[in-house]
Amino acid sequence: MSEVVPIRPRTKPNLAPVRENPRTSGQVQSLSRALWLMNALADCPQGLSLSEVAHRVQLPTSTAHRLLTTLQNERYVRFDSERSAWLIGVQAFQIGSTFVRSRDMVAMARPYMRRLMEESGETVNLAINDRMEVVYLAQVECHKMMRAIAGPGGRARMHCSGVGKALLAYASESELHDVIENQGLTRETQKTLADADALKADLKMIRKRGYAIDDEENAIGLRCVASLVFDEHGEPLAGLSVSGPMARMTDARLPVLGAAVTQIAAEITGELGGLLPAEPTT
Amino acid sequence: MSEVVPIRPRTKPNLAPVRENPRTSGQVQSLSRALWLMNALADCPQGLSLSEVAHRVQLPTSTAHRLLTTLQNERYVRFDSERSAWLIGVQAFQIGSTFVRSRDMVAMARPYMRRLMEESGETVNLAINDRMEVVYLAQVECHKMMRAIAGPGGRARMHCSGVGKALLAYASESELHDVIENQGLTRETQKTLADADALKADLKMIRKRGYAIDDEENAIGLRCVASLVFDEHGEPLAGLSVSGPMARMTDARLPVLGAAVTQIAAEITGELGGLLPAEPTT
DNA sequence: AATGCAGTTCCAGCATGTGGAACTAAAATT
DNA sequence: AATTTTAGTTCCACATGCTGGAACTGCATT
Repeated sequence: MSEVVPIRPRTKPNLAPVRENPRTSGQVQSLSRALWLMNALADCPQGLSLSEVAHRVQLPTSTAHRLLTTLQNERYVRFDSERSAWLIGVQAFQIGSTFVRSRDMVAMARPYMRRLMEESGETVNLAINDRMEVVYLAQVECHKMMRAIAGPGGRARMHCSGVGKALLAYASESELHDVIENQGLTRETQKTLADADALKADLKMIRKRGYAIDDEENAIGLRCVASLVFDEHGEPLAGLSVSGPMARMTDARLPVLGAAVTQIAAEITGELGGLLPAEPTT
Repeated sequence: MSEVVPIRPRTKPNLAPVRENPRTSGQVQSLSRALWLMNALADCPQGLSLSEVAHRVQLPTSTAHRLLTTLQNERYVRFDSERSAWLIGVQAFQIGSTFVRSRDMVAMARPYMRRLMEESGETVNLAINDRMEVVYLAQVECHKMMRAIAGPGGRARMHCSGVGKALLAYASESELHDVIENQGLTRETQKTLADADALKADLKMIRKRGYAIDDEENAIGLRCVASLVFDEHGEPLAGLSVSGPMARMTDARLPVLGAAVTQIAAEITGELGGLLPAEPTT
């Protein structure tokens, strides 16, 4: 994505009078609260009762109720009267799916993803880097019974997913530092690269070979191969991955799949008017 | 999405001392306004400047700005500093994507099916495509004595049922081929389209008119009219049908029923956050 | 320099949202 | 059947938090 730096570079050059107002900087209380409610609901696809949500966001039920009905009016949340549970509504879905560029990218990428799925016979995912976390945008599932995880909207950590490591391999020094130091290299499985040096070595390897391999580092029995789609400045835009069970993702197949993902990712890059980055300097 | 013109549901600028709306039960102004803002942004995937959004929702820029920054805080919207445009943010996408997981098509469709049953007076069915076979998911029966077949869980062949043909009309070439060659066009009645060319011609007709007609092709004395519900990619998700005995399903009624099924199917599509496919090219 | 414009911040004033409490409905317990 | 408990909904006095005009900034145009 273009905004690697979360700070607004040019909009606020005028900080002459120091704004030492750290917290009350124009936040609309009721709105924030409503958003928390939605976040809470999103955590529970099966829905939550009024009191449950209210409790989760630490609001009196009366307030929560008022906010929920307002959200309901605009169909951002819905109420299942049979189970008397509050759920995310259509409108939220509609809004969310226009999540810009991504939408265009997803639309463009989908045919390629489908082709990759057919070639490999495995589930294909497209994901982006959001504040140093992996967010899955789209998925093309394979027909086989045993399939891989997380659908669109899901999140994963950078250091222990194929796409994540691929993205990380092209991240800046400071971003990598953030992941290692602030987020911490949590250990998901025994194979997770929880050691900074091991991770760095793997990233170097990824840059060299052009694709990342996740070998049960995120979940036992799951392997994944990932490569990147780049924007017009040669910056990583998204990661493309093929994932499947150990049984099918054999050692012998990995290079083949690696080449395939890299190939398709490059095609998507091309179609998007992107630019493959210069040869790795390291 | 629908409105190009920025209409606000109802506006009440600050200096309205008149409490002329008794039915304002618990609407949180700032929240509603924020949601309108999001709706406006969702209409423009390429983004809008502050003044543009503000104008669309008829709010002073200062207010719009305050709301937007609050939304930005929770990452429901984001600001592209290069183009200085406001866009839908990741969080909106994430939230929205849980809608897909939580939606229960059958539960959502049922009220619509009931309405369709009442309008038409005939039995209404909802069915999906499972490995190129029709599987009935739900049924709303009419009160009349003589009613149509198969309840939920039942199966039918693609080529000789209303829903099946509707689904087939939007299937891929290879899937159609599978049905014709591998499954074979069994003849259920004299009217069954057991000939590949006849079937293909009928499918073309279905795409053109928007709904399928099963005229005793599955069982003698039974007619059926079917249309489709689509998912967010414009892919067929399920088929909706109205079926009844020849005696009541007269030639004259078919177009009326056809329009009704299509209409209701479209409404279900909407409620599910689906997208009607582009105009048929064929 | 002067003017215009889009975006941002400030702040007084009061409309608006808040949340405790009262109320209702349903379920659990006696 | 009467009672208690729990969950959801409505009410409303109060002061908080929101509003929006105005002032300001930085940038573009004349």
